[in-house]
Amino acid sequence: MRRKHQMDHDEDALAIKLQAFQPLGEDEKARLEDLQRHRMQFAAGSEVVYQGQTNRGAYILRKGWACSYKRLRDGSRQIIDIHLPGDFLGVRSLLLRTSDQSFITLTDVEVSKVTVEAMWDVFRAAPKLAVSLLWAASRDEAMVVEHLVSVGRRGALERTAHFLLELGARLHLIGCGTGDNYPCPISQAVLADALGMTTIHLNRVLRQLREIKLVVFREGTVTFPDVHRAAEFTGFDLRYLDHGTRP
Amino acid sequence: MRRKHQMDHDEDALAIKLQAFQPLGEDEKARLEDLQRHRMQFAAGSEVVYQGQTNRGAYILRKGWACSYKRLRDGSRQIIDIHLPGDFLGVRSLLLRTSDQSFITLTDVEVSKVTVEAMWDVFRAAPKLAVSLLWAASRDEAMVVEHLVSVGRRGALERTAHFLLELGARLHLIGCGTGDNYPCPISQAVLADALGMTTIHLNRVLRQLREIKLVVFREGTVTFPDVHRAAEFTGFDLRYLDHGTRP
DNA sequence: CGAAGCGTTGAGTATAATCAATTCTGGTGG
DNA sequence: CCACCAGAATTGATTATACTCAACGCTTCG
Repeated sequence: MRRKHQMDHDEDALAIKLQAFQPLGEDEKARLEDLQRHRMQFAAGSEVVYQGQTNRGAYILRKGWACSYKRLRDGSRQIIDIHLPGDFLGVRSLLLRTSDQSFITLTDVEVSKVTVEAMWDVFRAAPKLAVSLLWAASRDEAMVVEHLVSVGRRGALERTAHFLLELGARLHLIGCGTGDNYPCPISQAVLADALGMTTIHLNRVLRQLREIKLVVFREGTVTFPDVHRAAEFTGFDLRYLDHGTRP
Repeated sequence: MRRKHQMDHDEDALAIKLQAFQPLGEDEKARLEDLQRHRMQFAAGSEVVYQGQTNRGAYILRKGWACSYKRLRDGSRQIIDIHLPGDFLGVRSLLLRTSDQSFITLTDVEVSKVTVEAMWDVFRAAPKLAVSLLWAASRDEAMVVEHLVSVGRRGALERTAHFLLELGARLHLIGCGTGDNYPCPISQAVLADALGMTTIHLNRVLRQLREIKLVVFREGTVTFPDVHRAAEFTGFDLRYLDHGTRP
């Protein structure tokens, strides 16, 4: 028997993630592999989908980091979510007429392009896999909701630490980083846009978090000197991430 | 030929909403009616689903208003969305193990309880209707995203007016209120929790909006003296609501 | 070397929260 | 009819939080 979090299909983060919901049979794994047949590469800083684009089509992020955001008239932007390997990009634009948000890569990435038709095929021929994909979509939505709660009701310190804890938990699920340390290749400007604050303010918040030894964000690495204290401090619950296999 | 926004199945808001996406045949309408067979009533202020509940099962809101929210440790809460007739409540809890949010009614309401099984039946037997439901779910998600953008990056005045414009547009779609005037049976406390501010601050913001004649929120009614100016002021786009029938 | 991007710091300002009251409103019961 | 109450809306004064503007240090890269 293979150990958990070890690779089944050569580091397929999506397969690992989906199996946190329910195990997949060989047939489903093959189908999942097939769904990701059409590979593409993008350099860091590429626009993958832009707000208002009418092309239908989604991507599965296989390697690297990306983010989704919306721009406002005054030029500012709000980052909706940071996307990690195994995440879908732009599923919603499969059904809405235009994409309601933009996607940009944060590192060099590898993605698979997925068409609407391929998705319907999965729904018809592999309903169990389809349910897993819907589960993943529900989980993503729950993350956006938690993000909204953070921005609306948590103070800057709490909010920042909470966000970094969530990232850590998500990475852990797909087998990257330990619980209390992970590589985080994003600039303070990106993090600030995700958290709804100024870069300058975020910088001060990060310094404070470092001073009180809750979180250290430095040189592309996030470290929690004491994860439990950090979780306690921010009220991090993680039930909304719905980890662990269903009974 | 029936006029748009007129009732087909005795004021079924969901049917009206779904037809903004694609027309439904008699068969699908009957199925939709059947899905809503199990009616229930709740008084204003009832908890319909609570955060952490493990019961699976969703509701379709038929009449009245409700809202979804999450509570934080310090007792404050963030309202995720206001729900209007034709909205689903708690679909996500069909797939996640526990509900990640709570639902409370804002007025007396009528709902229909929907089981997972009934949903799967629709997917199997009426895929076209299922697509419409997925569209509605995508649209709801797009609204949460826009909400996040508002709370993260818009100032209080802009944010408040934008939110009220969105509510107006949503109500208009299901045939309630004109574009520039609608009944809005919620307290300032609720609105403040939705917008991520204090009741006191919201009160001042509402006064300002009234003074500059952008929005009047008073005695349970919202009025826009000049909708276009309000839309211009807030940068209200409404493309994310994806109204209008698909080509 | 200069330019660009990122991170950092300081000083002053704006925005929103907190604390403390007061008014207005629609019920309720005498 | 009125006195009373609870909830909602409103106002003022003060404090905290986050933003703006301005500048500087440190790399990296051409």
